[in-house]
Amino acid sequence: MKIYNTLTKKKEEFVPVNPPKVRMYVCGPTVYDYFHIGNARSFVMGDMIRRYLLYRGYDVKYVMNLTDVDDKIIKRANELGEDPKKYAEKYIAEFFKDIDGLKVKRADAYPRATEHISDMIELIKKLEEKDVAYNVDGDVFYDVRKFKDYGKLSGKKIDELESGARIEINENKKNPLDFALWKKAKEGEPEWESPWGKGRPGWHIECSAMSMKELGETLDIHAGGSDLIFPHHENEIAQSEAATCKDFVKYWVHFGFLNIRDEKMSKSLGNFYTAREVLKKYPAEAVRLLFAQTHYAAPLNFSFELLDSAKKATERISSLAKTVTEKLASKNFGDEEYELNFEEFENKFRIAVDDDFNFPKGVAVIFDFVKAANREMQNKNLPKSFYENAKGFLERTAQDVLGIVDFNFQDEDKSTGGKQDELIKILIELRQKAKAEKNYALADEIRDKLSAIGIILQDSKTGTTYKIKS
RNA sequence: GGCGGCGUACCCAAGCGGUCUAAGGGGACGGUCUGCAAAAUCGUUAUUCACCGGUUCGAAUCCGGUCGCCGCCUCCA
Repeated sequence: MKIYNTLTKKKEEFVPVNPPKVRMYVCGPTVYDYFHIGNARSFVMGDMIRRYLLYRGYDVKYVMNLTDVDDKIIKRANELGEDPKKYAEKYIAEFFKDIDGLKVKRADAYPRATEHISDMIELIKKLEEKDVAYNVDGDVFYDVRKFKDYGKLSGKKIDELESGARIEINENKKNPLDFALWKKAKEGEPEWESPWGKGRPGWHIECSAMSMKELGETLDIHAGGSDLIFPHHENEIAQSEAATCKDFVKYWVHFGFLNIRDEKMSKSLGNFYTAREVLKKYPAEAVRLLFAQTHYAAPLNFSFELLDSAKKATERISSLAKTVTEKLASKNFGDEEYELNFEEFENKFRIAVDDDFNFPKGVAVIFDFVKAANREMQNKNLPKSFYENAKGFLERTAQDVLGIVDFNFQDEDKSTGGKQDELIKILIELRQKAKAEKNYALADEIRDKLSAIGIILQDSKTGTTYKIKS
């Protein structure tokens, strides 16, 4: 397996520190609002990578932080006259709703910043002891000049950054690039006791403290959006490696942006759709397929047209999944031979995705498979093993790894306790009679009227089936 | 100004020196199946990879230049 490592700017063979264990950390949300579809890309891609590692037999521990204390949260909460802690709490709940909506598997842990203040204080103390941090009247800063590798991830040089001079000048800092580890308490802000007086942690320190606490001093994979490379991840490296004298992360993985009309989608530009509003109109499978069809590191230009085509594509897979499932339930099998080589398809899928999580290529293998399976099933009475193998392949790849199909079909009819299904079957029966009497006008009327309310009838040699358009 | 990325058919997109007269998805058009549809299937839709040079027996893939687009350098997935 190969992974492109931002740190070395090369594709490298993936060798975890302690195989088969993989410790993976993905930067999570700052919970001050609903997340948008661009954020969703990172959460979904992190999820897919994790699922693929599981598929490949790794024992993955997957951790995502929740930033629940931060300038933006405090600002918003204060504007609304709410308690910042409660405000964050609310958006944590909303975060989980949207994550579930995207069919992202829950992480093994979601550490929260406010629950790890003491770990952060310990880490800052260590940095102070090592003389890479300095306290100015209750504000504690990291001294970037003391870390010789500063800039190794982003390829930036301290001198050039300084001359760039886009950084706000803070009188208390020795160097404009120094960043806050601990912020002195201000009126109307949450605060915690510390050796430097009351205050709250800086942003970067939480990821260092919590990831090391959950996963140990050296992580196998650390992922996040490309905009985090500098300064966030650069600073994480500085903090963690200065404290432990060990490599913080073996493989840095960064996701490309989701653009809209060729511009980065971001809250500050205001050009975003929330994941929630997208999920109202499109199933998670369509969103996930859209993401899976572009390499994770490349930019992806978002549009509803693309989602439409992704949705259509997922329907090809789910219709095969449905056919196979129904066939297995019917217990009606033949014994004709088939040529489809299931093992070969699975090998192709694995080889494709092993190469730096090339999901687009993996998706192509799945569609090749769909075509091949449909071709075999045409006018053939196939044995049970065919359907079992087809189901197995789709479950392992399209469902468990990519999440672009879901074999749980029975959800549509819960509210009516199956009565809707019976009703439709009665109509199909009546239409069948009309057809037998060559009363095509009536048969077509039944079909058209059902179609108008989103129930699509499909005739085939073995009878009529229906599907409900979402 | 510094650093990085990108430009492949109507749209999206894989491709990392030969198997590329270039995967896969969507769209369009035509055939099969069907009473008609739908679904499925078959076929067509880039001898060419922004442009110009170069390296090589051989380049979409490497190098140089030109044009265009984007990102990071400030909170941001």
